[in-house]
Amino acid sequence: MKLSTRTRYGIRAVVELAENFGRQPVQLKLISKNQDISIKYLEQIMSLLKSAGIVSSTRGAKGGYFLAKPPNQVKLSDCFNCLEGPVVTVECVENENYCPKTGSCITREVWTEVEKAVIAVLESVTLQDMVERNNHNKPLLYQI
Amino acid sequence: MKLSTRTRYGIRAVVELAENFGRQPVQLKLISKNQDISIKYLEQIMSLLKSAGIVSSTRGAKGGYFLAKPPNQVKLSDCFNCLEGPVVTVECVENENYCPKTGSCITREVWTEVEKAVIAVLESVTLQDMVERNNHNKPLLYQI
DNA sequence: TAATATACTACCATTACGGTAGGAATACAA
DNA sequence: TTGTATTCCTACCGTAATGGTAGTATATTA
Repeated sequence: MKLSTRTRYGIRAVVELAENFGRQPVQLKLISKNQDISIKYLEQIMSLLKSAGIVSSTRGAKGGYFLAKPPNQVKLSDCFNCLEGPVVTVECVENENYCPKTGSCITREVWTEVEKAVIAVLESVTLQDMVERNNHNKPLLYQI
Repeated sequence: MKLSTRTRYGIRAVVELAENFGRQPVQLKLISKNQDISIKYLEQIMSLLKSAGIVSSTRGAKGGYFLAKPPNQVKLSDCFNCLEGPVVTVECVENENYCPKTGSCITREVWTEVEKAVIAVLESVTLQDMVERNNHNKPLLYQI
């Protein structure tokens, strides 16, 4: 159950964009330096986030990346889904027809609860929460 | 964030052992048939569970596997840790020295919360809960 | 001793991960 | 209009993990 580096790197990058929201686009060169991630790998990651409509970019000189929406409108779950894929512990949770026993399967119910728990955390945090937490050491606004 | 088949198969097998707790050992041939899992793969999985002290076995004719402890003393988290490994979203959650920024890292805090949420669910369910739920359609005893 | 099971070891095909590399397209500045 | 900075797109690649299969050794019981 480890997160991929893609997800971790991507979220660190997006948080950096959130910190710079409203200003000039941030160049990958800078994020790469600050977060110690290869530019080429970052390119791929940002490309995913762009396709998902989470970030936008401008090319050319003085170009770069920026959040497509205000940080308080971007949930962590959005980024997670884009980078890690859906929070799916087992196939049958989403796809009821995956297994004939679905209706009466206890293990399926447990995995469903696990999924819900994860999603609840990810949905409760926005990029703005993360930035504020970073700056002011404020507690996060969710409870398990 | 998908569960491995190893974990899913293993837990299904262990639940079947829980259903037969106190009786004769259950042979892999039977579990294999009931759960539709290859015997050879089951062997490997059961070997892991045995090393972890969750199941025991006797060889030879009339041999088989059985739970090493009563079903109400085996938490789902025990099985999960054995099969899937520790619930670790990111390295730095367990290992504080993994990254110099650990102390002030917000993303780390979020992953920590996700981990806690998953562990809370897994720790709240025992094999006996699962068996009872199976038999009597009783609701599980935890809340998120 | 014969039959039945687990135990152990080796092997293998496929996929995902974590990148690297090269060049094309675009936008801005001079 | 020309150069330069930057994203964008595509291809490739080594390594490790996943999800098995197969064969044989060893222990137990009848």
